[in-house]
Amino acid sequence: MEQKPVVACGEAEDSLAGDSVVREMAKIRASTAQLGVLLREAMAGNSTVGAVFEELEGSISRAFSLLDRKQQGGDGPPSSGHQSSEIPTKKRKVNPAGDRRGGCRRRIQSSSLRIVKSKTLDDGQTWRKYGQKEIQSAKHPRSYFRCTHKYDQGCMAHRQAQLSEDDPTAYVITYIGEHTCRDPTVVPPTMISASILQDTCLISFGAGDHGVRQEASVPASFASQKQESDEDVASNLTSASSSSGYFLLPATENPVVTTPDVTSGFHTATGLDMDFMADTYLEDVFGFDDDEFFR
DNA sequence: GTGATTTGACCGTT
DNA sequence: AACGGTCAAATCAC
Repeated sequence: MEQKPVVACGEAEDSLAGDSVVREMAKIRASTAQLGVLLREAMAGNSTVGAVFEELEGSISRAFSLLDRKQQGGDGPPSSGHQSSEIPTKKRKVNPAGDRRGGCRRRIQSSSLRIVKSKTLDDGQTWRKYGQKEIQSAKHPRSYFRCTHKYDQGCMAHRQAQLSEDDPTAYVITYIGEHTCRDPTVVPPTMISASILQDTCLISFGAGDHGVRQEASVPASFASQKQESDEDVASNLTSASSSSGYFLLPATENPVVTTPDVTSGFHTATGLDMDFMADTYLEDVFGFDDDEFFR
């Protein structure tokens, strides 16, 4: 991607106060996550510790979401502007005046972002493909997906899938936004989080600039969870990574997850070739340099 | 018949 | 003007 993504659908103007709150919360989130990792290591086998921290991290994530919405100056979902008027019918005629197709890309950066490298596009969640595009700087076209429940449940989760440049047998999948849809087959995230701590897969939190390297347990069943759960777990992983990191997930479907944590502003060092994206998004979303931020 | 996918066009941003 | 993201008519699959 050569172009820098833009920030928000309309206004990037954010109050200084709000910015400060975001930064402080990022610190809180980072410290909490680090503490969580350490505690989990120290108290391996104690699922209560993990469950409590999942709750804590979940609350922090929700607080970020609320703050994010507030900073966008809206009460509703980030993209409610040009999507809410849409009628969930298939055939729509070209709207001569109000149509803003393709116009607003900012919603994407205003929500959470995860990059996953996977051998398959099947992640257990139901996606609907709505476009495919040849990307200038990429060998392979990029496919665009939205959650099937976008209209019936207002789920704003999106993803982009593209064959990896260095490994054409694998997809680089970018998950954008959180699933807000409810799928009855999905195990409640808290149930997962409590149980996953018992399991054995390795997450490696890259050192980044902080010289911190940590490991934590992640469930072997992680990749088989429905996407909604995946989102949740991953966001927790995101929290846990705090400083930066990449995740070595079970070698089933999602071998590598990279998480440019746009909400906390942590740069993600990664095994993928997507570092630049993390930097880009950080700059665009928060307008500050993460190196300076963590000095 | 219904829902998903394909694909060219459109639109906002850079 | 180039680019990436989205729309929506046409088409496909079940």
